[in-house]
Amino acid sequence: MAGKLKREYYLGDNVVSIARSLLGKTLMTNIKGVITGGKIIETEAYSGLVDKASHAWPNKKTARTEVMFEPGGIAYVYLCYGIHRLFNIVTNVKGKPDAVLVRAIEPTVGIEHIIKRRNAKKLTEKLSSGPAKVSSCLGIDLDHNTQPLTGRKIWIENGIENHHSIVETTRIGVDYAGEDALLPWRFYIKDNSYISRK
DNA sequence: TCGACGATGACCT
DNA sequence: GGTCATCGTCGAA
Repeated sequence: MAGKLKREYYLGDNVVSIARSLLGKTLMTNIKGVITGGKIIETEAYSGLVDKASHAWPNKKTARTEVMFEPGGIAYVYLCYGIHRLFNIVTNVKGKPDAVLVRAIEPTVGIEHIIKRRNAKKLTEKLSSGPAKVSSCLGIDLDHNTQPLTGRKIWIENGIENHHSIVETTRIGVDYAGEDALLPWRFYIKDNSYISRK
């Protein structure tokens, strides 16, 4: 049932399998008392040690990537194209900069607030089918960067164990990574309509 | 300091 | 299909 994922879950050393196992779980936020959440539909894994697509490659610590070197179980949120906030889950132990990008959710909790945040009239697939849209739906902002996922502002709950087929494919928007762009490190729930792209 | 650029999305044709 | 908004980050100077 709906238990909050514990710190140990995020400390695992295989970011690819964590990205896969996050599908179907529920990402939740509490923004000044407004609780919203959605089922995780699509994720991508990024591994700072071996993966050119990662901001932390090759094991590169800067002011921005520092958060990924912390022990898993905290949020990495960064500004993309000067406009969009992209939410990642830091994984692995201290000093191993891995993270999982959440690319799409299916809204399940506080849907009326999600619709309002997106300036929409009703719930459609388009509202949360992309990484920047996920942050917008759930009210995730840059001040969530470094926030623990074991706290009260943002967290992840075990989904009800429903069976779903998983599609594994290449990541989006990482052409700059050369052959690492070909790694099958993007995962999504098959036949779910909230997928960001086919 | 300064300049190039990005793990995107909204809107247009 | 194409354009472009908009600003923090990072490496060069």
